[in-house]
Amino acid sequence: MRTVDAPASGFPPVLLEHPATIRDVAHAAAVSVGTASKALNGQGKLRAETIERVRAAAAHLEYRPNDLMQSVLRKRTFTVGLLTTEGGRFTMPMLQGIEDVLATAHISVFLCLAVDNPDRERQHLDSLLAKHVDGIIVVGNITKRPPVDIGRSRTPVLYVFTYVHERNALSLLPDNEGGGALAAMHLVHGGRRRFAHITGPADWEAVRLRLEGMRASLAEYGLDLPTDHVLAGPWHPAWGFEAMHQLLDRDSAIDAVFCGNDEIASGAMDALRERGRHVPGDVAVVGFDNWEQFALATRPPLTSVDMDVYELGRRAGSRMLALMSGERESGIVRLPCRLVVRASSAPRPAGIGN
Amino acid sequence: MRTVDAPASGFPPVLLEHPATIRDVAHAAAVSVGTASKALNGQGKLRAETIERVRAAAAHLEYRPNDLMQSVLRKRTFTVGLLTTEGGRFTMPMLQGIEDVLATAHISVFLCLAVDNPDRERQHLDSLLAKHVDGIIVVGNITKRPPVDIGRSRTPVLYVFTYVHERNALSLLPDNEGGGALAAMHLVHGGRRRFAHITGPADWEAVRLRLEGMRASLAEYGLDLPTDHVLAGPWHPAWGFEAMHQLLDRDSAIDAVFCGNDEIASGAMDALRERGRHVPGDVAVVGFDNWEQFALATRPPLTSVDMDVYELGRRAGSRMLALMSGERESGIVRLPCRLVVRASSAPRPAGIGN
DNA sequence: ATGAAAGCGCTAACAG
DNA sequence: CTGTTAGCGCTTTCAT
Repeated sequence: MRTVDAPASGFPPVLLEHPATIRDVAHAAAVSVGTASKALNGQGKLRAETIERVRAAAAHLEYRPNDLMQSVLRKRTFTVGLLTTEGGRFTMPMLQGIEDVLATAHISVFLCLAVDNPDRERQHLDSLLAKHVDGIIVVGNITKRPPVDIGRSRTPVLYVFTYVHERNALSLLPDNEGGGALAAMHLVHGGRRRFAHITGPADWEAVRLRLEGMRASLAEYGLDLPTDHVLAGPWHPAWGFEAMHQLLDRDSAIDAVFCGNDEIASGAMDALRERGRHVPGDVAVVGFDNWEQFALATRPPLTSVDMDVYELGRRAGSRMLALMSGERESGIVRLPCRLVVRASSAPRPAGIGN
Repeated sequence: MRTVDAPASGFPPVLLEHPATIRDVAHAAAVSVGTASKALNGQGKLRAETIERVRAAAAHLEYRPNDLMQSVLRKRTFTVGLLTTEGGRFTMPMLQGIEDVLATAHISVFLCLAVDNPDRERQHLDSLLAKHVDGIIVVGNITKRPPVDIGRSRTPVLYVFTYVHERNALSLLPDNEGGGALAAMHLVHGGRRRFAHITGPADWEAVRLRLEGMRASLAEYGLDLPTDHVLAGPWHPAWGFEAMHQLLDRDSAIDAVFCGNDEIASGAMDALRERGRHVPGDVAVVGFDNWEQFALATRPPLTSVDMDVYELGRRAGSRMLALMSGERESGIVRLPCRLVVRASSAPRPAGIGN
């Protein structure tokens, strides 16, 4: 038993200028290209000895079948385009989830970045179609203008973190409303009664949904979220800081703050400290995004809602595989968030408070 | 003058099941495929009327030349593989820089993520070679094992954020040593004299280089960095916090701290506050990475060394284009860091201090 | 069991 | 000016 690519394989030590083709292999093995093809793909009936010879030749020449040709023949490229208008913190874990699933299925991914650049988006789209990708995943942000349309191409499209108004389009999104509800429920269970919400720009859909979820959840417990306890502003610690001060001016008895993201929560906690309010003794704080670098850097560590972006990416990958194999789903799918509980929202000690 | 794809174009409203091929176009325009090809590519001499007719047919059928075939013919795919073992915060801006340059040159990018997964790395590499990419960019981290080798393929490879020990390999890296020097120089110019350095794991090359740069720079001013003023630990705020306390215990007169990254700096500043040391009045702090969310969240905002990762990405893209067009550079290229000055390192008031 | 030949979509060389 | 032909690398009948 010898290694196929050992010097003893009997082939001349030819190093081709260009990558070996199946013809080179066939020639080296002294068979026809048709036979070589069969030997390499295990098709048809060949003598074991022949197969071995071809395989050896291929190994010796470092032959790699040209995917491009195989794609042309099979009318499938086993590639998908990943078109994103986002370059933020969620993009990377998202990509990892998608890529993970697709790579496992031996699907390659074209990375198409088009942050704030519609022309580039159009260009990428054209390129993807010209490359005959088997599918396109559009990762976006709802507040921005809808992604350019794909025309009447048959290529399946999956929208993630965004959606288009069009029947038979399939979108994958985090369940922001559920996330808001999760936070509220947790705070209520922790014995909190006077709520406030500091969040991001009012025109973000996520902002609206998280608030709605919070409200709905509180309502179920017969609790109210006064309008003047909801403050919208930029996604920034400074805003959380300022807003928290405003809230305490309005109502010093607030005992629970749900923040639209972790940066805001971080700023809010700074303000609480400045005002001598203890977290979580006096006020419980819950953030959103579970951005670990932030959530773990606050003192105490921040309880936060996690959209599980990596998992969202994995689901996106799976759905894409389904679409590629002909399945035709549509609609908006929302994936649940989960709550990561840390010290900032520890239950108020029993018997204290109103 | 009419729009080519208007109903008046005179072509039957046939919607093909499969993407139109050049044959469909030729047929619709009643010419041979050869003629159609010429008309579409502006080759040879054709009657203007013929060209127009073919163009119209192509537009009507939404014809898109199949890049795969063009690639086969031209022996160039106009694609590059982007193989990365990193999924951290630097990856995204890096990708954006690379993609930006390559997309402008109409080169498509295969995204290959292989974080902590050598098997996946191998798989991706095989796939890239099978897809006949025109080049491969390997983005990595020096502390980890070297990327798997590319074999004796002719495909040019560019290493970014990592390098291999092999002549005629080309690597692009940030100038960590220069960055350390930059920080030290700035602190000296701000009137500081007693230095400390809190940094990351000692086995990181970046850690070693930043320290060396700092030392060398201080030496130029006749200043010393005592060994017990250098503390290595994890890249984490908690470490910065702990280390800063240790340092103050050893030497309460320290007036400048250079931190290996911004997270450590953030923790260090917390400790300084706890110890009643004012920043920058008593102690100046400089971080590394210029991670805005962190650097702007500290109070006062943090001065930090910026590796300009996006620009590094752009350079990588350009170098790759050069490699693809046959240029054969090699060696290790270091790109300069720049200092982003904020309040945490404001010069010590004149006349105060030793 | 193997080889010859056709065809995938496209370009380029060569005839007319 | 336009059509025909060959060929890129590979798979797949169809002969032999």
